[in-house]
Amino acid sequence: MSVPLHPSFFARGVHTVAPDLIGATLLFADIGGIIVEVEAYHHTDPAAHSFRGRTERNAVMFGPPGFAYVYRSYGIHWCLNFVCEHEGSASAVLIRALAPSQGIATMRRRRGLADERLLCSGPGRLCEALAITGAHNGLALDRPPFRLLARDSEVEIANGPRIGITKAVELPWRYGLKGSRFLSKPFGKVSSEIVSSE
DNA sequence: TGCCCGATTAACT
DNA sequence: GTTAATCGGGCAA
Repeated sequence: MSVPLHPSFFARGVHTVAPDLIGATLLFADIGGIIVEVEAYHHTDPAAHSFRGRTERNAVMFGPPGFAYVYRSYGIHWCLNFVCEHEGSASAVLIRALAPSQGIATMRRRRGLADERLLCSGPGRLCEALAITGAHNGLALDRPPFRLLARDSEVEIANGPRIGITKAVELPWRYGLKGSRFLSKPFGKVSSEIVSSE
């Protein structure tokens, strides 16, 4: 148990990495939980920040895999991504929800919330709970304060359309732990399903 | 320089 | 279901 994700985990296609992250554990300074929802973004995808080329904000996406890309959303929230594939591919996986497991009391305090279900159920919410900000943009995922542990059991994965985008809305590139109550939104009946093992 | 709008959330009606 | 909050990025001029 508790096998760290090797950096090469991220040196693969974003649509392989995204479902493989479901069930893995994400900790930031020893606080976090099990990843239950992610979305894949590739630079050939009009909804991706990297679609129109490299800028100051998205520069980390154009770098090597295994690093954190953190950006500000709606001028208010922070969102965490894991950079995938190889140099220049500019693809990343957005981390959208966790099932809290470590440091729940601290996360409740940061979020000002009692309901465990809402602590990390959304990209902005989980960054607030884990205290991840733009200051952490570009940090390596295999070194503290990040800690990523591989899942140790078989999981059922659902997928469907991504949330909150206006371009390429039909692409089913949101992946999640089937039936989890910590999803930011449930998966519709139309979504497909994959069984993935360790 | 100005303007539009977003990979969101919480508080409303 | 609807909408305000809030501000930097990206593009047009």
